[in-house]
Amino acid sequence: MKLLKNQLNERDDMKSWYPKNGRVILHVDMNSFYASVEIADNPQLKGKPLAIAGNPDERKGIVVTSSYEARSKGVKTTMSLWEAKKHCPQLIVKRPNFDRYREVSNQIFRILEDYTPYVEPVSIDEAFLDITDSYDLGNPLDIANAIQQHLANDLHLPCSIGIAPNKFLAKMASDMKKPNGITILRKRDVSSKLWPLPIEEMYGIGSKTAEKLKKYQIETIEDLVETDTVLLKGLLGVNGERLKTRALGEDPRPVDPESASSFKSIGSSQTFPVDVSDYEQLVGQLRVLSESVEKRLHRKSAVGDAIQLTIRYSDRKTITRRMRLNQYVEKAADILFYSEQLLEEHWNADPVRLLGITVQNAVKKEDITYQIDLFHYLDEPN
DNA sequence: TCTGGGGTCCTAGGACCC
DNA sequence: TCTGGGGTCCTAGGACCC
Repeated sequence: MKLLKNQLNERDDMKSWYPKNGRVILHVDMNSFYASVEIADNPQLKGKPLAIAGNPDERKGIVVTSSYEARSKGVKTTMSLWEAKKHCPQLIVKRPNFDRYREVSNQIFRILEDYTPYVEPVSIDEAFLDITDSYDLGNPLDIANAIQQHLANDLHLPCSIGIAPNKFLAKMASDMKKPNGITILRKRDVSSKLWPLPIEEMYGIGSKTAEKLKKYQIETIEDLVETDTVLLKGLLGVNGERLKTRALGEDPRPVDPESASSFKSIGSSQTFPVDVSDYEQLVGQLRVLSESVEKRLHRKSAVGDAIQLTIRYSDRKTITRRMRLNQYVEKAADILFYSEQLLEEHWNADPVRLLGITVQNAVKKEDITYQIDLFHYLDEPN
């Protein structure tokens, strides 16, 4: 009852900011997405502690995501599997099924597009929506509720939604109530709802930046707001300035539905079960990786004209070496050829823990033919 | 019993040109 | 003799996010 009353109050309040010149942005964030998909597909898992781990080997595997039942026992993302099982011995572990997650993800985005054409997928389980012009569907809270119901009814998946005048605030808002929350974060609520949060909870601040800031007694987002911009710029570069602007509640970035189709690199990497020092074995792995990259390039009908090789040694020291090509590549044989050159040239013969290949400067094939056409066009005599 | 795999963006330094 | 400063492009590494 109290919840309902709060919602009604927020709803009345909405009128005061909804129609003004500003935008209305939603951030939709699926709750423990991979685990939720597994549970939706296999309801017997419901209510049980479930973890998704890329490698079922307890020593090497880490938790990619886990159900809320597992989290309540202390299981956390990136925790190694053996540690997770120490916290939660009944933990059920499943390997991820990315093809399935991608399929469900596409269904989610299609549902979201019922509410506005301005849907920007951020990751497999997250999207920004600009619903400024969707007022005929109701007020923003109605729309958020409808989306949440829609995803729950059709796909049996929970999500949290943030409602705010820009992307940054919407993102912070969706994080405030999990699972199944809807949070409104208005500009005028920033000082009471956002500023008290510890600095490391701010989007864009990771452990390294938090550490740097704490040396200057900057512990909360409010502390950040009160810090001199010049000092922040000296400490963090342009990012310092941008973080402060966002902490003040400003973020001009538009919701860009096209951003999903633009990409810059496609890569594949894998950690060995045991460190490898044998050159032939490393090349064998490059072959596997090349084929994986070819497949994914093909899926996006893309090509690229630079190859990057990543080598992680057994002490976790990681080097990257790239090679710019004077032609576009897409075939596994070509990718293998160039990455083997890089390996031969740069591997220091120490045991290797991980190899990775990334094709960079990726472009869609159709965009290239355009360039060639243009080239011929310029060649054409008048 | 340590710490995956997929990305993006930014920065520092070197090479090169004028 | 021994030298400026700006601009661009490229590479490698680091930080961050999910």
